[in-house]
Amino acid sequence: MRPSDDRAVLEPVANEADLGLVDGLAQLTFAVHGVLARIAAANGLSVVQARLLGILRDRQPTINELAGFLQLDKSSVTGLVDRAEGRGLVRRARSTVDGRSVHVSITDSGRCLLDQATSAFGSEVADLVADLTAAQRDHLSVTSTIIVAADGRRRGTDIFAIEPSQTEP
Amino acid sequence: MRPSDDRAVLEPVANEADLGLVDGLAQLTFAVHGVLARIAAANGLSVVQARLLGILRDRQPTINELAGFLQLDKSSVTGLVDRAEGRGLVRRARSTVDGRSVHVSITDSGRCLLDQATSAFGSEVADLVADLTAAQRDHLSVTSTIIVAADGRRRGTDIFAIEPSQTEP
DNA sequence: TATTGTTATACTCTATAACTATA
DNA sequence: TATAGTTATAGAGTATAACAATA
Repeated sequence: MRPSDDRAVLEPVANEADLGLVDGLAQLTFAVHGVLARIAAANGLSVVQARLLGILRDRQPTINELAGFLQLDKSSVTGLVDRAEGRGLVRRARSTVDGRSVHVSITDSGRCLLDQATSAFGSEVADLVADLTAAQRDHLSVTSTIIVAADGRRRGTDIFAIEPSQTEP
Repeated sequence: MRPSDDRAVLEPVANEADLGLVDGLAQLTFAVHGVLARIAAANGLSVVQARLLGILRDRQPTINELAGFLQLDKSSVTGLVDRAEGRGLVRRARSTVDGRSVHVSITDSGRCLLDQATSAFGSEVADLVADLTAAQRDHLSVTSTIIVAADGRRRGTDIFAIEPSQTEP
């Protein structure tokens, strides 16, 4: 086994004792992302499409707001929404207060797909954390929340500061 | 605030108390993935290219083995390695024991880029977990390791069962 | 003038299927 | 025959730059 300071970010290592925070978070991210990708694919979606539907679950944001949520260029969001709309998963509606803006909302068909994917993801996560104790799971839930909140605050796209009703005037 | 059982996977919510394990892990994954994407982009890489370099840090796996690590089709890995090789970040070498196989290794240039990205990621993670207590960070490190190990075991691509020397005969 | 969204373009990433070369 | 890797093809995802419509 290599000493712990010989560990490398972004790569699997041969030390089961502890990956360390940096490698652990990177590997954890790849693992969960892989789960998301498999479930999305099983429902004919990409991870980003699934994430789009999740955001639209109880919001009707504009293209610009979606770009903020997803951290993508607005032109990328246009294409994303184009493809989802072409499959009947979302729809566009011109804003009544600003003729330049478009509000995107989820269709019944899209919501059905989202519910299926959501349910499957819940099951997979349960498997993923099966080796953790209940206390460890609670800890993970709390720390994840803290990190996500801090990250949103730092990026200026604080998800906790945005009520669904704010994006649907 | 909505009750906790009204939370939705894959989407931001307006409840700072606790996202729950499922949403928390999903959001955490998006946050860390976003950090990885930004750092990779700052170094002219995609997340997958950065991950490829990370895997090659102390291994010379075959295309097939890379496909297993990255959970991609081998044809996708061919293209991935093509582009990285075209940029001088990795190189191919025919296996001496099996004329069909190719071993991929990182170049000095690729390692330099990897080191920069690795360092930047470490800093960003430090910022990301700045709001956690030292104990919470330790907990997160341990639980991440457990989850990653279990996931690898379950997928049959247990990273802890693979010593670097095994992929370089 | 500034902002919102789209279009045009180009590249990366990915999978499927068919292929070549080796075992 | 089976396996390792590549190629051809097609589509999704992404960003930059230029554009139209609206504010």
